[in-house]
Amino acid sequence: MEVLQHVWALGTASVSEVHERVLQSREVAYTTVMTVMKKLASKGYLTFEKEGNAYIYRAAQPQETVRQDLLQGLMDKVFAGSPRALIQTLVRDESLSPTELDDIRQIVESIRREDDA
Amino acid sequence: MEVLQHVWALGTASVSEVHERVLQSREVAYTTVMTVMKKLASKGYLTFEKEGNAYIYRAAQPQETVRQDLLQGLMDKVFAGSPRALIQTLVRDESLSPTELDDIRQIVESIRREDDA
DNA sequence: TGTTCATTACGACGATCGTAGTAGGATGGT
DNA sequence: ACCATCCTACTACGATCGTCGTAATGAACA
Repeated sequence: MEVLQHVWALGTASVSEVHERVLQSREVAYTTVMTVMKKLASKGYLTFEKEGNAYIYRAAQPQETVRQDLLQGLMDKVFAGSPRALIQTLVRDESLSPTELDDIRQIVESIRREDDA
Repeated sequence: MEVLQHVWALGTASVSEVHERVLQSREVAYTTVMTVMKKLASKGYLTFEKEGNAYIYRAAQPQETVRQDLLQGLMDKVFAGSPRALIQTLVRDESLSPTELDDIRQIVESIRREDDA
């Protein structure tokens, strides 16, 4: 996921570009990033093509799709498939700031409006 | 998680009770369940004590705590720690039924009311 | 007493994860 | 022509996961 996030942010990415970005937050070897990217590609999360002697990677799936899949997976396994249960846990979490709570309200409000329309 | 869910539901559980429940949805060997429960115990998710020749297991952590931890983990890794982004993906998911959307609205509404109070 | 049934103890195996090293090819400057 | 640098290819290693088998122990019943 860490690597995927960077690729999404970059649009098109070489190993070194991703490596550089990862280094901002933690120490990791260049070859580690390379291995991860290769594995992601073999699983269909990234595609790549040769440019010069290096490879250029691109996300194979839109961020939103992957996010939905992973969220769905967690919801199924941990919240018995119930979005309601998930939300309840989310909003009950004390680490949420008032601002974040407000954000959530606004998003839900906006659906209501869309539905009304 | 599958095993944990059953233990939470049962309150107190033997391996065979959990095994029985798992069998409702899929085929799995008795020893597999046993191994999983032992591993869960060694990680602090379950506790156990001997009763007769068998063991009785109990959840070591409340369901809500574990759910919060896992949700937090997904939020951090997949949604850049943003509850807002998570909710947006959740509500944008077309597989949500109108009923589920309504549920979500109601939960959020209820926080609003608590806040007002 | 002996057999059967439930349960545990222990080990195992292939897959995947996160991490990385080493070797070797290509590139570019001097 | 040569060396440093960048990049890939390949391999590896310990940990964990999900799965299970076999052997041993214990209880209970005929």
